[in-house]
Amino acid sequence: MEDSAHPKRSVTVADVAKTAKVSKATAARVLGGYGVVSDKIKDEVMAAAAALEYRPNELARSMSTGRSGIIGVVVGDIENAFFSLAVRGISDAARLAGFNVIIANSGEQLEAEKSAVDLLIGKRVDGLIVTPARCDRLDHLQHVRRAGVPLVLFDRAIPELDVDAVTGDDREAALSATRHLIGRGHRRLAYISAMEAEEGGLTDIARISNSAVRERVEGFVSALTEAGLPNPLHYIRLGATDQHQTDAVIKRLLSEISPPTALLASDSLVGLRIFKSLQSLGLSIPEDVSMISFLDADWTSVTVPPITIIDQRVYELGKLAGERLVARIEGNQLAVERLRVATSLVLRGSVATIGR
Amino acid sequence: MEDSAHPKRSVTVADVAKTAKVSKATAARVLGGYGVVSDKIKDEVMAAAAALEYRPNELARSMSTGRSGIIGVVVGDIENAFFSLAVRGISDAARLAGFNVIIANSGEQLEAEKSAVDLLIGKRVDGLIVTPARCDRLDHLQHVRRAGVPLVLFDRAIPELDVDAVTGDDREAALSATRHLIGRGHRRLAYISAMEAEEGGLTDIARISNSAVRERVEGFVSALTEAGLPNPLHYIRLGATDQHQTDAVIKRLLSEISPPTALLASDSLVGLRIFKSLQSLGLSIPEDVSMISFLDADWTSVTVPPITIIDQRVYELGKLAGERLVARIEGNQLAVERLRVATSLVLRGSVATIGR
DNA sequence: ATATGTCGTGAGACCGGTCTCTTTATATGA
DNA sequence: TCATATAAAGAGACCGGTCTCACGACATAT
Repeated sequence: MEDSAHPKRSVTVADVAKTAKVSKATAARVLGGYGVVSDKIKDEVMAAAAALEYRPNELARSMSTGRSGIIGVVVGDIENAFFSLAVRGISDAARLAGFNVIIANSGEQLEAEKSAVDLLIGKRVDGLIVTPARCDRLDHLQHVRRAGVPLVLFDRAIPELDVDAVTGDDREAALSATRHLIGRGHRRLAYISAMEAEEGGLTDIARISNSAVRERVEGFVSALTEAGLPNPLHYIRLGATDQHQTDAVIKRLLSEISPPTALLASDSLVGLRIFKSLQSLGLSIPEDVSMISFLDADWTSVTVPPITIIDQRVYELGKLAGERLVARIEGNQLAVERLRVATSLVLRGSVATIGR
Repeated sequence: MEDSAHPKRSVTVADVAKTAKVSKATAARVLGGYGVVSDKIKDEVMAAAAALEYRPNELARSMSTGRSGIIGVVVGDIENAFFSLAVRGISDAARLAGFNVIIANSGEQLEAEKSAVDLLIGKRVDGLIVTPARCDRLDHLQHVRRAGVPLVLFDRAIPELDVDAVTGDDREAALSATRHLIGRGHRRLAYISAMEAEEGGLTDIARISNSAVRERVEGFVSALTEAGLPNPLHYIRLGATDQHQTDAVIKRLLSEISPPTALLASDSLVGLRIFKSLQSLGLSIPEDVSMISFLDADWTSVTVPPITIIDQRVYELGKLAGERLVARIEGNQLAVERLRVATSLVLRGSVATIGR
């Protein structure tokens, strides 16, 4: 009957102390596991705590210690396999070090990211891992630093910000994937991303505000340039934000006078959309078009043909970010670094060799 | 230079009050947005706060208000698409109501679940959404109720626990999927789950500790029974926990004297493993074996053939759970309910019609 | 002119822990 | 035997907010 879940004042150290007939300080020592207490008293306090079903109020604990035991993570979208895998890696690293993880979604929107960061700072997280939506806006992140909260950037770097970053080796990854395509005889290659498009096509690579995408594009362009192929920017397309947009992008691309023979997808979501687009256009891979996607997503290994992908080792990426942040929180004096996790090209069946 | 991120006492209301030359109480009123303050003073305080870059300490706020603005979620594994989609739904509902979400992984282990729950209670979350690993162990969940923290079960129900649950209509889903298979002429059907196997095969359905799986199995068995098929439990296999185990399960299953002609996968991870198993055995779907999987996972729509699936509307499921919990937190007097979200069978190409 | 009410502000208790400092009891050494 | 060191327990400040209550000033009612 007395089960009704109303206000319900919770059991505090003071309550335990009273039942155990000791001072609040002593009970706190036992329950908090610090200081010195005789075994006899310790037992009595523990018994009282068990009887009352005492649970420490971590909030109060954090208040006085100044440490919350929480790591804040701001990601683009947990629904995206890239992030959910990364979060798993981060959580594992965090848990191992005794931290918990609180996750916030930015939806890749700067404003949402800002408020998420503010909120987490307000919750007094011990450290923050952020996937910055844009690498050219850093005031809110600078504020994190000024607040004295350790910060690690994830997946994207901001050189102007003097802070650790854990990313894949995106430039190298795109470079080697593109070289692979060129090596197979492809001469007209397209790069497709879900980034929001600026009107009038891509004119300046340096203006891409997401460093991961920028570096991938740089790698892509480098490979084309070193192979002496003309107009490297011509087939770079942004705006593949959903299936409909992607269908449009692909259709436009393939109806050019000399259409690309191979597509490089900036992430697995874009890759999946491209795959579906091609499928719905009745085109077969790799006979009609070759493709390579970033991320070893579930779907890439069960299609016909299975998709050649760039394995980003996302779990390791997340774990590394988590470990790095923990080290910072624990005050290890480390030089600010950009940690790059090597990627690898996994050859499967989605790239054709073009005859000579 | 003064950027070094050391202890760094943060700016408090008292600091702002001093700069604005008002009392702490007044500054708090302005910054906390409560009580009455004249516009003049309000402006002065805001100016001081801006100058000092004041950020409220949510911890302290939670301490005195008793509300943390956080919803705790304990899931089996965020890496699993089912959960990451659900978490997205929960977060969206939570954010809409001004709550944040803190996620903990249980890895479907009871002990990990217990400590996650304890920890979140300790952090004084305003409410809890839990995917119970086992439906026959409820002491820790009962403790949640006794602590006065609103609780909503997700994906699985525990009738003995007087608490809301949001689940799919698993029985009905399995029933209709199985009926579909039977209608297509299948007579020997297997059900495959990743649940840990008890030795000696499945003897008693009621002993399945995960209610979602149990209800699915019940639906499966009901369909077989109503069709007058013998030995409904014969082809139910547990233990498809990883690719290797699944390969073994499938191989054993298909080397029976009269092997099943159709497989029902308990979730999309199992489904994917089954698909890969069949692929590696050189069997084709649906000619050699038919299959249906739970969850509209990415991979199911791009295989050849695409997989017939049971759409669980996971996002809605999560959203509903989030909304329900918020309603409870806000004190709405609601009858304890089990909310079932209807599923639907999405026919694609993985089920063959068996000749008569 | 006095009583009553409202508004804006200040003082300080409180939330539930941690932690420093002080006091008391017991052991050790000269 | 008395001084001193040491262990164990208690008292109370503190963290940074919220919030109740008291107080003074001014407006309105009587």
